[in-house]
Amino acid sequence: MALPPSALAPVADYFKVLSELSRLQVLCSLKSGSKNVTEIIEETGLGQANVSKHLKILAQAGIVSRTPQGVSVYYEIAEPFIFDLCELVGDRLFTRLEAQSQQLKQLEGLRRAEPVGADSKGS
Amino acid sequence: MALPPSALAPVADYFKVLSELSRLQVLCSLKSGSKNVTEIIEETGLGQANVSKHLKILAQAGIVSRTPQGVSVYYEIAEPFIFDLCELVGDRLFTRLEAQSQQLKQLEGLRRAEPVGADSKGS
DNA sequence: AGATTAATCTATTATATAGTTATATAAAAG
DNA sequence: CTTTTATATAACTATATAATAGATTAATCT
Repeated sequence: MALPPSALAPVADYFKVLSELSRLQVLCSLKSGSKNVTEIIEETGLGQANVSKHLKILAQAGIVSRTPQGVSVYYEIAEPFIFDLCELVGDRLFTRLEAQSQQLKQLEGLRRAEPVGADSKGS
Repeated sequence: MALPPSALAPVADYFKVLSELSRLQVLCSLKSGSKNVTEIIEETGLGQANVSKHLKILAQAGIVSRTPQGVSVYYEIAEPFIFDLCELVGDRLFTRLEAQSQQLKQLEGLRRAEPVGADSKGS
């Protein structure tokens, strides 16, 4: 057996925090700097209670930090490294999309050249 | 406004694939090389139908590749980069755990110095 | 003190999906 | 063709959680 589930569970939980579109939106809105809840609501267009809940989850995961300031509460990215994570995934998705469109083009080219397919050479 | 949700959604979906403990177990069991479904079932202890379903999800995400071979079907990691992702998260979690235990030690030290905590908040 | 505004908490509902059982498909063997 | 073995799929249950609305708490000002 590779790794015990107990070692994997925290990793799965961390990915789960990042697996919600709304939370990624909140994180992106914080990328430019510290913001209070109202500002986050305006920028994301999400409901107020909803944003609050997501912020709680993000704070519990240690991804954002919470700073009450007078009547409002400011949140800030505590772990910029999550943007590296997102970028890695984004790059990978983009690469895959590109590869797929390449394949499509090749298929079109083949169809035009040889109406009835013979053996093809890749790359 | 930061990134449009449409650009973020695929990233969230990708994280979602990695946010299940069972799927991480399957991926870990494939880390040492190509395996068929029976071997994966044995190594993870998960149910057959369950494993099959998770493998389908992983294959659709392009994370594993599928190779039928006679009666059985072999699966293989198609994107080793996911292990980099997991490692990044793992390191980060470990670092945080360490920091927390440091804080605990400091708190203990403080308690020893000041047996009865001074009441900082009135009300 | 009361009024105003901001943020959080507490149900509530709706949806997604993990896990399970039973069945279906597919490939080799008899 | 029938049986055996290996995967896949379908139907179902149970659980988790996202989104929402309403009540609640907290901080500032007059």
